[in-house]
Amino acid sequence: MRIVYIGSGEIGVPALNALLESDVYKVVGVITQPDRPAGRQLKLTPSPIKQAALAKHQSVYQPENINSPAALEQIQYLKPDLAVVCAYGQILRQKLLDLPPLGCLNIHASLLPQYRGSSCIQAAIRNGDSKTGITVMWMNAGLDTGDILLQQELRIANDDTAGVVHDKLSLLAPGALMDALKLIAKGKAPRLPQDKEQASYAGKLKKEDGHINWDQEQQAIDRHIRAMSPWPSAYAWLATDEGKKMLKIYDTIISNRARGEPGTVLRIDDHGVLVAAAKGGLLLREVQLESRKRMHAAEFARGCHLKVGAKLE
RNA sequence: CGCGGGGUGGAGCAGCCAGGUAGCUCGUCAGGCUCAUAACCUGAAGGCCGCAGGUUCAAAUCCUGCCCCCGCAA
Repeated sequence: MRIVYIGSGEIGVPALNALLESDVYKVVGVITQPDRPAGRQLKLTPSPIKQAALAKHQSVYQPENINSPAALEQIQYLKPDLAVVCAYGQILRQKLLDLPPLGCLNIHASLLPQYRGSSCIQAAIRNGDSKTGITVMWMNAGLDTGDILLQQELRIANDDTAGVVHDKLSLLAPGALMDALKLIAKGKAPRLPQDKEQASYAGKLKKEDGHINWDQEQQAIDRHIRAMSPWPSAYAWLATDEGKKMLKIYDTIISNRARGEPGTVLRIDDHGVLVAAAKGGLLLREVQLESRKRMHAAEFARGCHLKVGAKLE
């Protein structure tokens, strides 16, 4: 079976590697987003998928617009039987979807129809779900609306961050994909329509989405912090002599006994910095002030002479 | 040339603008207090102030170059 892999995000790397190492399936092409300026000097940076492909001497195509006639022609030339899409970053139009005879599969990091869209992992954690998973679906022109081929579940632990779940799902994906491909080869692949009533959407996250609203219960803030880690990362504003600075918060422990004005520092000791929430509070463990290193909250408090009563907002 | 912050005893920071005995909060070690302690008191050790040049009688501090770290932005 000739397969063209279309993706950019790191989450698809293990799945791509599995395809590249397979004897049964032949990867005839890898399509990924063009190198983008990133990093401190805005250097052009290849996507994780491009790096993985090149490491295995697989050639890569990076069309600016995958639906352009030129790109379509390029893909047609590869004569794929099937396309596998995962975290690519562009919408595939019908013309392209119709190109491979067997169709286009999408690997999505949620149990559809819950959390269509790009921040599906974060949404599951923010909502306190006890499980999420990988969905392999038949693509259609909508955004993650295609018929479901198969799903594999993953338990979410109480202290899992989005980063941790991302990595686990990424490792779950190759197995799910291989199972799906086997079913297709046997002609036994199901097409289960998604229940529209149950559908929800988790849009692209922005930096501001990381801002912490202290006016929530401690559990909600904790989930928010874990959902935003490692990106865009949860943060609060802290007043300093040089103005307001961004304080990123990476790790906390829930405190049920804490009581005080939401956002107020209640206690500082070796364990960390205790901050009040609308109900209960959170013991900050690992934080990072802008321009500073990530460090233990107690060390941070020492260095900037943080006082009890200080406000985070 | 995308914008900006930073590298000071083991940790986190101040000092730099207006050059001239190395400071703060902790940690470590020793002693004291105590039934006892992670608490309190006293004392001690520990730093070529990122690296290399330059200016100067004198550089953590001013100038130049380099290395490393971080935030924004993507």
